[in-house]
Amino acid sequence: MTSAPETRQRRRGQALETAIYDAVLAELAAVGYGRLTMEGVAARARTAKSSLYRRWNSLEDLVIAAVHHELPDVATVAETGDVREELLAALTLIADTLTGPIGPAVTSILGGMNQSPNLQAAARERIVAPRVRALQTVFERAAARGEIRAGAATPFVVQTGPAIVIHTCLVRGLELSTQDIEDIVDQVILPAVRPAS
Amino acid sequence: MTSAPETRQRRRGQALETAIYDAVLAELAAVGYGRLTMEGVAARARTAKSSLYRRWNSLEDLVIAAVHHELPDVATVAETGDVREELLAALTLIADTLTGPIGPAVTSILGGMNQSPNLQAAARERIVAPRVRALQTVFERAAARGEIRAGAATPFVVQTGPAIVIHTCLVRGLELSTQDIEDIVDQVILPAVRPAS
Amino acid sequence: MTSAPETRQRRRGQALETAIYDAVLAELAAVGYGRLTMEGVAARARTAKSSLYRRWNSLEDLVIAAVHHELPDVATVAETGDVREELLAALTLIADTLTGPIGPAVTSILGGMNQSPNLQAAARERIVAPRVRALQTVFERAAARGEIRAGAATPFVVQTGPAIVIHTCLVRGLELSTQDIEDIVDQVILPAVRPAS
Amino acid sequence: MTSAPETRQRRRGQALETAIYDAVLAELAAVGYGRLTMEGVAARARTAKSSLYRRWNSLEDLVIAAVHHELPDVATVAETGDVREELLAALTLIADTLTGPIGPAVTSILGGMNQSPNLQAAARERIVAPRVRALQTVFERAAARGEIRAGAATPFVVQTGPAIVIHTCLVRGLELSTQDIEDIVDQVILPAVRPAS
DNA sequence: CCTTAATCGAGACGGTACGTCGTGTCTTTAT
DNA sequence: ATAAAGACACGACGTACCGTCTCGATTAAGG
Repeated sequence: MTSAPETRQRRRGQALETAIYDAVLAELAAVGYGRLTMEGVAARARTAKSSLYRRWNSLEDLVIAAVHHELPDVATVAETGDVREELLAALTLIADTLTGPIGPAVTSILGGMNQSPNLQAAARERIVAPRVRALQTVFERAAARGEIRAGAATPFVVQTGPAIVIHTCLVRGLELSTQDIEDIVDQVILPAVRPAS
Repeated sequence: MTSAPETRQRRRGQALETAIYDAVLAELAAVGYGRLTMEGVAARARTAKSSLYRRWNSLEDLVIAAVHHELPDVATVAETGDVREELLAALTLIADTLTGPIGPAVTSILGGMNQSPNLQAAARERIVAPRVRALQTVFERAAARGEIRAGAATPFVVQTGPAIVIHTCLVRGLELSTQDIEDIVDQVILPAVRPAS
Repeated sequence: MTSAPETRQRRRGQALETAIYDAVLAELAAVGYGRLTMEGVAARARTAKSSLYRRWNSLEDLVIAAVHHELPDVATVAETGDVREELLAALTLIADTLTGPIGPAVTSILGGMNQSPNLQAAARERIVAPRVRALQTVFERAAARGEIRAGAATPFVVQTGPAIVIHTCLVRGLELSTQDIEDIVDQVILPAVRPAS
Repeated sequence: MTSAPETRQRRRGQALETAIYDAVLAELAAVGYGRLTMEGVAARARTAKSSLYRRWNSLEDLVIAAVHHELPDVATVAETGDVREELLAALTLIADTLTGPIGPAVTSILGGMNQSPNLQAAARERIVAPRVRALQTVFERAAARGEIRAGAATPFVVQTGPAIVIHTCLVRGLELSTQDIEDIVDQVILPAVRPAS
């Protein structure tokens, strides 16, 4: 007699971890960050809560890890010699992170940042910083090429792009089109760094 | 000596509501938004949970109402004839909202906005919009006076100030000094609207 | 255009009381004693809770009053000269009280008797006692006629009929047919009082 | 002196269950069935409500289980060869259940039986039936010995004893003395089954 | 190859908070 | 004066998750 193959292979280590990350993103898509629970993730991953707590101290840690696992490892912008082109590329990189498949997860994390210093630090370092660094690089290369005023790329100027993109998505709740990104670059960023004529 | 006032007057309507708002802010200061609970608010306000749920559908609604109750009713900027001065005033208005006594509550709300459309709509309308309108007015008056280029105050330009302020507080976790606000105005906003010389 | 006559005549005194009694019985039939609430009665009677509490101290009091209001005022058994006939009549009187339209209310009260001395006393005096007295009278008249042994109608013998009827309905959860009542009389009660042959 | 045992051993399974049963009876004795609550039981047992609901669906179920746990496992009457003696023993068994230490709990259950079919079925099967069976056995053995008329022990005759005992305790609110039980046997039950002389 | 140690899955446990319902009291408005 | 309406403070309900824990069952690795 052939009984049903009830005994699914028991996963461990890396395989289990990946399955959990998938479960986190699926659960995020299904119920949203607001209703995300350890219990739900464990159930969807068909694992035990203890296997989650053994690896991560909190739901936040788990979500950060899952998002980081899914994000493109490196976020760089190729040098084209045209500052406007490169700025568009860098901002698109940031916008895509917020509107792509794991966008909801990312915005959830950004929104939750003020609630816990740990989350804030982790998210800043592992999600925000790499992308801002790409932008920073764009400015530095443009300054080196003499395309923008030396010293124009102050911290606030560098943060302006990310700030507007995030603000538009998070606070205003709008989608960002290609045209929007061009507007941001043309109306706000470039005027701030354009060399005196 | 008078006997102990065992029979505290039962509060109703406006008086009760104010007491609840106070309790919300006290609780926020005590445990933070992350650990804020209806139960805790009710206990601190010495009222019943049902009296909370009768008025507000959720903790979020309650917090919004409490914050709105505490915020200055109108947020306007006096016309001085100098666009830079007025911009500084408008941005300071926004920054003060985030760093003042109920700053943590406000940032909590902003952070939670992406989690619920209701919260987003309410917060946008009751907290963000009035302050952005003040800024909008500054631009319009400056345009009328010819201080800035006509048509320069596009939506993205108007949102730039708020975006940077919020981004700095929320995502970067920094305080904003007076100097910082001046930098934002001088380095980012004014260049975007300054009339061609 | 005249608006709908929203303002139903406001009831007072006797009229209101009767309406409340009706509501109690309707509610009992609808949700059972276990889920009977002051709130529900008030809503069904379209009156205010205070109008209930002004008249009765508790739900139990209200139910007792409602049941008593609905029960036949006097419960007597006509003398026929035949003790068996009269016993059948007296037991049928009791059984009908438990199985008639307000049967559920009565059994609820009997079941709840042990929970409050007040309820017990009230129910005993206003519901049980009159019916047992009718039975008692039957025995006394039969003894006077010599149909049963003098002194045979001890307290336990008198209570036997009511006890079995109530026990059958309440504990065993069975309906009582005419045949059942005959069996009780023939198999248990009459043997206990029959004169020695 | 050993340090305070802050970390009370976490109880599980059987040990926890027994502690809960104790808490139920203690709570019953303290506040009565009418004011018995899951919350109170959990607090007294120093456990969580979820541990109660995991095992029992309702307060009623819990009380039944607690009572059943406390009751003598088997309720049998030894054969003595004398039907009167055995009847007294069987009825005493029933009376003791109602007047013993957990008497209030038992009467509460009997009183609540009509309120829920589940409770009724459970109580009938787990509390009433075993004791009535003991009585049934007494009749059967007496019939086999020829002490009583064959066929005299009809269902109603068997139920007469329990009915009177329960009725006396529950409805009339009286205690039952040894003499009372003798009276019930001598005045009601024996006359119904005594062989024609 | 077989033991041994790790770790997985399952779920019980003591908690906290949830959002709802009913209580009995009290106040207000309108007959 | 009292009916109707409903707010209020309170307590309990039954549920959902939390983070901890115990307990076999499974699996990889070492002797």
